Amino acid sequence: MAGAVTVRDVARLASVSASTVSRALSASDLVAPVTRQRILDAAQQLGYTPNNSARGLITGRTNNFGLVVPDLENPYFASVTKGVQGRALREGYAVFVADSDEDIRSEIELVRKLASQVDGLILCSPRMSDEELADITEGTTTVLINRRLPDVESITVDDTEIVRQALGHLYALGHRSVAYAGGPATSWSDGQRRHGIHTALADLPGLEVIEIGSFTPVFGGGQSAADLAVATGASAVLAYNDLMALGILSRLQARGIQVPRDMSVVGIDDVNAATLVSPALTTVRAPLRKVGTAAVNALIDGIHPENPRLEPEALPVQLIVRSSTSVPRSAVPLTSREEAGPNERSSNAHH
Amino acid sequence: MAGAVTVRDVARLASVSASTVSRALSASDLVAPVTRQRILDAAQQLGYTPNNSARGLITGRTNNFGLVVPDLENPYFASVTKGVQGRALREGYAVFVADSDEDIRSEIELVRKLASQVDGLILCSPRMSDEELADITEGTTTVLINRRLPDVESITVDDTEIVRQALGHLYALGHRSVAYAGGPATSWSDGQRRHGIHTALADLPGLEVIEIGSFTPVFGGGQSAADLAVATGASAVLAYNDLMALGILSRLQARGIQVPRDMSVVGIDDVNAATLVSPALTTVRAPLRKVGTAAVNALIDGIHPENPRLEPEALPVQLIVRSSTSVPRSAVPLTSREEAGPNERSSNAHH
DNA sequence: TTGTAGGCGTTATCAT
DNA sequence: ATGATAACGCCTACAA
Repeated sequence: MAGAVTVRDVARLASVSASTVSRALSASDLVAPVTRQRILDAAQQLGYTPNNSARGLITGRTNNFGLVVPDLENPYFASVTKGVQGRALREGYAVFVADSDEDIRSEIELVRKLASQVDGLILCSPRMSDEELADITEGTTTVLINRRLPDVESITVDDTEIVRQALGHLYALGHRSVAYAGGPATSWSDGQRRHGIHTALADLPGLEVIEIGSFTPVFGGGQSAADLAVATGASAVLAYNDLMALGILSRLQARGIQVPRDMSVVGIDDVNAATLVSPALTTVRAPLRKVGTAAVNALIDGIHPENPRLEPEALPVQLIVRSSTSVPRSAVPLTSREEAGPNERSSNAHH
Repeated sequence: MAGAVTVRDVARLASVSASTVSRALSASDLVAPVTRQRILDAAQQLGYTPNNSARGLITGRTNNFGLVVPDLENPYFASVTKGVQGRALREGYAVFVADSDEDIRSEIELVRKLASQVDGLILCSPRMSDEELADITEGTTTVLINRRLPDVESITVDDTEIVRQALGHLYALGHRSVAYAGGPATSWSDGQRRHGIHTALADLPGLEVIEIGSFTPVFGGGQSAADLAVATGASAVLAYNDLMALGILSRLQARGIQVPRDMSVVGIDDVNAATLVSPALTTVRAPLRKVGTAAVNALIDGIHPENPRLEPEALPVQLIVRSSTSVPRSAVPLTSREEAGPNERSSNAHH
């Protein structure tokens, strides 16, 4: 224990009472400047560190936050964690990080374990049911990421917009049949995106989106999805996230199906790895770290409700076009004006 | 606060005293089985959760560990964190995770902040100096990862063996001039690897290794290193880690230098992304998660020193050959016997 | 086997 | 502006 030294030791050295020491270290303006300085010097000299347990016992606050994520090795969650981490620290909070391994039971267990020793909890992409979630957040200041629930603060990205931009891009290129490789059935975001697909379809006449199932949101899940996507005859695939998209790219390559010539692929998130592959992955960028910092902000607002609670607002996203998407071979017929142009590719299409 | 319910509430409901409740929940064999069950039922019914602050105040233990890493977005540290996380949880410890952003000052600050509220600290690849490290670990149970310091527990991978295997592989392929793109100057592992290079050279006659500098251990650092590596005229590059190796691959590709035909590339760690690129990255695999679990084990042994402290031992590594390495174009001359063989490639060498 | 009493280090209340 | 005192919830002697 570094802190065998207590307020009483500091008090003795500074020739004041323990209460004055306590005040000097927190409500600094309630103590005379000279006294205060004397106390600070004494504390410094003795290497005094407040005992968090004792402080927490009486104040009821811990100055700690908890964060639960499905998988730290998923770069999406790593970035969110980094965002949470940085912001919380700057505000004087330390952060417990817990990894549920995409497992609902351990997710619940982790929340229970952490809830009792934090001032606030951030649940990132929780997989548990609404009932379990409502039950478990009862009595704990909580912020959800990628999930909405009545009466609970939440930070989300604009899933509808994600889908709209991704499908709009493919549509503009001429794709009319797109496979959607979904994420975990228990993912709220996935539900939002499937919903967004139907919204988007209204603006994209002639477009067909084929949902090919729910997959583990990692590389291996994408590999599984690839063959199904091919089987649908679609000219493009939209994946639930970049990791799956990378898995799809890999599997297509293994099968000798060229991207983007034979099949276009679009991911979601824009994790770092998206630019490592070739062709580089077209994706819809989500503000990963910002999601984390926003969650901490919301948590702090929830603990010190100075301002009226804001309506939850989805963070903006942005399409990043790279080389994994192109005009499909089975492109929609060009208009006669375009066919008349000098473009060689167009002429080649006649052969 | 979920825990407005205290031992006294449970005691009242179970018609016993507070101390008996306390005993029933910890030293379970000091209380009559029937009483114990009654207490457990009461606790369950009231939803009792022990107050960690109160418990910590009297026991002096927190049941929390702290982990400090340089960068959570680096998949290497993400994996280590996952390992620490999982093992600690299984042992009943929650884990504070802190990200220093590769910055020494914030690293020191984080350690100070966490030290007072944990039973043990794991410092992963700390960048601070030996003096700072010795100073800061004073009085706190600490385990180092990828760093050795007298009198402090540590978990390391076998850096000498990493280098030996990597260089041995390239040597066997026929490379005689290899560039080494180093990591941060403050990285202990990097020092070990540079040292390992000289050890390895003794067994590899005719091999030349050119150290081209220290780089940020991420993708961008690799991109910078690539041009220098090319300028040396070496036929292969060994990078400090996979992220840098991926950056090198990317930059070489951008310059039209083909891998592995014109240049072989070897990474270290075997992070997931190593298989995403093409050509896939040859690398030396380190047992990432295991490093984390081993650190937790060491920490627990340090707290409950039942067994004599073991000598620190480096964890084993393994070369993973993929397609980013091959025989160099400037291969060493074949022996006459080999030249006489029917191998077409050999004959081509005559042109 | 169980109850009683005291104190862990800090902050809040009340008094001065 | 400062000091005395009590209390936070729990654990651990010690007593019964």
